[in-house]
Amino acid sequence: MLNERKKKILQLIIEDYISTAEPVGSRTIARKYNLGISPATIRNEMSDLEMLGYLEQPHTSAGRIPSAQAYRFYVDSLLEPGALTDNDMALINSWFRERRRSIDEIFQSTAKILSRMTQNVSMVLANKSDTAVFRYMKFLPLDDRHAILCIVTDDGNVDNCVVEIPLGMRPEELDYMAGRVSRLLEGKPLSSISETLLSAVHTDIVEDKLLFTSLLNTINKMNRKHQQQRVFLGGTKQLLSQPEFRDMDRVRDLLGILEEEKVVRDLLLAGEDSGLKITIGSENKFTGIQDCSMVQATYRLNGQVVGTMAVLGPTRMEYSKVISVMDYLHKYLKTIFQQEK
Amino acid sequence: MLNERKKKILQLIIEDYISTAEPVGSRTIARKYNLGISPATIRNEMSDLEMLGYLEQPHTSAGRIPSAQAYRFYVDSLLEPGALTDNDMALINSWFRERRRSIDEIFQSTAKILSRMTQNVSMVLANKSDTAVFRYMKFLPLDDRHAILCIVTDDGNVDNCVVEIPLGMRPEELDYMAGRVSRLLEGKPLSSISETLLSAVHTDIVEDKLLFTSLLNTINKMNRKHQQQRVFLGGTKQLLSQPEFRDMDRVRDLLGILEEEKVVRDLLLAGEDSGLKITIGSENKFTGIQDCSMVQATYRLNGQVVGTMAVLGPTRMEYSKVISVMDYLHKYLKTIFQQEK
DNA sequence: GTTAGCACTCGATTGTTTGGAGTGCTAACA
DNA sequence: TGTTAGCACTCCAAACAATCGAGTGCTAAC
Repeated sequence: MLNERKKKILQLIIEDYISTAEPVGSRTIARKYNLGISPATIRNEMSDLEMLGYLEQPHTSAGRIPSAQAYRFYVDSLLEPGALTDNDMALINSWFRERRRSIDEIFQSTAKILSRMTQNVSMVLANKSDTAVFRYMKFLPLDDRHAILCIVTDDGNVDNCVVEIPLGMRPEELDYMAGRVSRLLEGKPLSSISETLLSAVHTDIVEDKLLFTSLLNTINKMNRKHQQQRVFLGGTKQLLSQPEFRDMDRVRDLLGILEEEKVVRDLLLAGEDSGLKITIGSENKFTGIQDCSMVQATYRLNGQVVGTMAVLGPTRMEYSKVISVMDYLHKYLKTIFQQEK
Repeated sequence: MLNERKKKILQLIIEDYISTAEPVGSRTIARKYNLGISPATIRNEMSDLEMLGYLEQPHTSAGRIPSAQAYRFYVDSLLEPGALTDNDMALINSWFRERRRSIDEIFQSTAKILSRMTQNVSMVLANKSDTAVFRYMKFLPLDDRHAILCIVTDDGNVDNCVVEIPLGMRPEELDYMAGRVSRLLEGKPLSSISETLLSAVHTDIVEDKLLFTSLLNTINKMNRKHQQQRVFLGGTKQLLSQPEFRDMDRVRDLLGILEEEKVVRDLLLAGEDSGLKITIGSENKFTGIQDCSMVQATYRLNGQVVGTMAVLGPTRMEYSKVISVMDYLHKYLKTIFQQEK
């Protein structure tokens, strides 16, 4: 175990490196922070810390930089949960107020704020729950040959689809049919309304092939919409301001990965179970981001996973700031979602 | 006016520079392309072309690069409309087939293909027409205190909103109210249903304040949706492969601009009138992209602007390729949209 | 255990040299 | 008169060398 002084020195080195991105030397530590010990002593301690795997030297005569192990230790043991400054909070509040119409926009804003505050790429996965239950369906007349098929779910959502009315069918017949189908499907979760169940509807009630296909389509559409998981990215250009991404090729690789929505989704889903998850360097199993760190927070509402947000950046990341921003956003989202429900 | 030989030399220089991104010298031209004249002669011609403003020298002992004026002349007079290779066409076809569900996905694919084929940033603006006309509204019951307000437009679109039913109001009353409002608003374009017109509805028919606000909201929502112009970006990371964007700061600036959807929209709208528009360097009035070129094509269906697509890149751009790709995509979209209608 | 002192290392910076690609000019040629 | 070979000249880029300084490790003294 590290003694207190070693811990202190390690912490200072990490924090100095996080803010300057330059290898830290013993003199720097001695000069900047008043520890009451000489550079030589610090050098000895640093040498020990290097032996123990916490520090690395880019080359013989450079300062030292924290290893992945050091960051791990830092976030586990040294990190002090710092509060956001009032300024930051005000900034977040104003950004959120900027536009807040639909759910999607809220998520998009979240991603934007997260990236702006942390100077890193942010990812937000919006997990729509799939608990919608079929309530009833109805036809809204359009013209002689067309009507709008509306399907209403429990949670007050409606989806619709224009259908062609079979020749010779009267509005009352349509209404009657809608009523019968509704009675049959009412209370069933959308996700459970499979083709097999519908086939009963088909043979019994909706004889017209085209009409039936429309019904099926609309249900499927709603289903998809309900369990859709949308990914929102923020501040990919922030990458360019990080010195570790001076190298264009690296940036391009990473942007390529981020451009694949599926990959990002998988990445986020992988860490969805725990509340706050910090992955440092090669702890992450996804190829291409193994020299990055990721801080991910999953938020729930009544036990259900509503979404997850993450910040992806160099291992040299302001973990403390990232965590407090996420924490604040988390609370913010919570109130918003509770209002919505 | 330039004589044939000057034109030929200018063309070769431009095309060589486009493909190599290196200043072109007289020797290169003489060696690569068999013009039957010596480097010295070419030098003389180049000197003339520089006098005339078509060429520039980065420094005394370098080759020459085309000026904006040269590119302008090139696209106006020298450009030969080259057809796409079979390979390219096959590639486009396969990418389009990849996924093609919704309109949005088609636009997104278009942006993606455009950027991949041209190695530049692409922008696609999907212009939804705003000709929807109010048809009728209806309430779908939900529970004792809530109903879904549906508004149906001519083109078969429905939008909805959950409303709270005023205490003590019976379903028949709701239906009656819906009928009266419908009769009042029927046939009016959504865009023309302003607050003033609605206020008549308010005082005359819908007495409940909350109900009225919901009605207003839904109409506004539909309105927005109808005249929504969505912007799709493609291949922003392509920027990084262009040598003129070696400089991180420049990339960041440009990405910053592209991230602002509003700016991109304005940019695209500005060039929407003409069929094919090529803007070179400072011809573009938008700050921040004045050292870039943009090729923009607007596509119409029955006279109506459906959308516009553009490629943004360095002035050293493969104009010929860009144009032929756009042309092909244009035809592709045309068939797709004609099917849809 | 701590620290001052010192030799040593090595990247970054700066200066210098060299090579080559390219030009412009001139004189000769068809 | 237009074309071309020849040549001196320019200037960037790459290669190389010298220097600087931040940092280390080690030793000896406190």
